[in-house]
Amino acid sequence: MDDESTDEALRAIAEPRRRAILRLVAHQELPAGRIAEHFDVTRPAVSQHLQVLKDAGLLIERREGTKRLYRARHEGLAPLRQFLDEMWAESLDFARRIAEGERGLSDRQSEAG
Amino acid sequence: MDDESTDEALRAIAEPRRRAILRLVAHQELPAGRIAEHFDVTRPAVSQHLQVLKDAGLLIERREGTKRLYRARHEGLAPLRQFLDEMWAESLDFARRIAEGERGLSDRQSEAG
DNA sequence: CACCAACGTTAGTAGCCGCTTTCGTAAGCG
DNA sequence: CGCTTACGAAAGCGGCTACTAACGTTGGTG
Repeated sequence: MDDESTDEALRAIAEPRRRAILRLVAHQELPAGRIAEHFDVTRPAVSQHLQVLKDAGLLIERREGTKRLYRARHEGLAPLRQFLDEMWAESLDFARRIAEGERGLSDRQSEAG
Repeated sequence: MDDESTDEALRAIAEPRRRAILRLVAHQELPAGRIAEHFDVTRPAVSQHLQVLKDAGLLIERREGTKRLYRARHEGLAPLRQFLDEMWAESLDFARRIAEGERGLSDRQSEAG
């Protein structure tokens, strides 16, 4: 449940600016320059954010001439919802295993490290 | 939808170690030292993580003698789920406003900054 | 070809963050 | 009172990260 893709997506949306970008292109395709106009940082900064979001699978890039259109990829957010859901379900089972065989932890202390 | 508490909780669970801690105390009350045993970092490091999680409203601390018991506060995760849900719903309305009156953006460019 | 527009990319920098070490504090025990 | 246990707090350090400035690249236009 805590695979690398979830971690990448989580770190991506942990940044306020990236969340704002994500909302901008949530249901509307926009070019990079247009996105950058909404913020008071330089365009390269926005480009880097777009790259991070793209690597996290939260964005889709489409090239049209010299322009590059960006659009949110909603499936990319699904793992995060799944993570939150499993936070309830699986952890219950994990807690039960601790309660039943807690002495087992002394044998392998660094299982979560 | 993007208030400070959501941002705080989001940054808290963006850290892998904090997620592991959160799962450990998801349904089981544990003392700080017991939590630290599961990781290969020092106890103060874990204490700092516990502080961050507590400030984010994701943890509850209960003192019992010299020990401090920690337990997950599930309501703290609710804003995150709400954030993800609104990522779909509200952004649709926002996109519609852009599509209908996009020229309005030139009047107030930095509305999202 | 030259020229410009729209981007991404690459140093380089300031600030944040997770960690360790050291010290301080509160509770229980004799 | 001293001693130990179980912690948090403060200071300092190394690595990451978001940013700017300069450069490179691709595509369109004449």
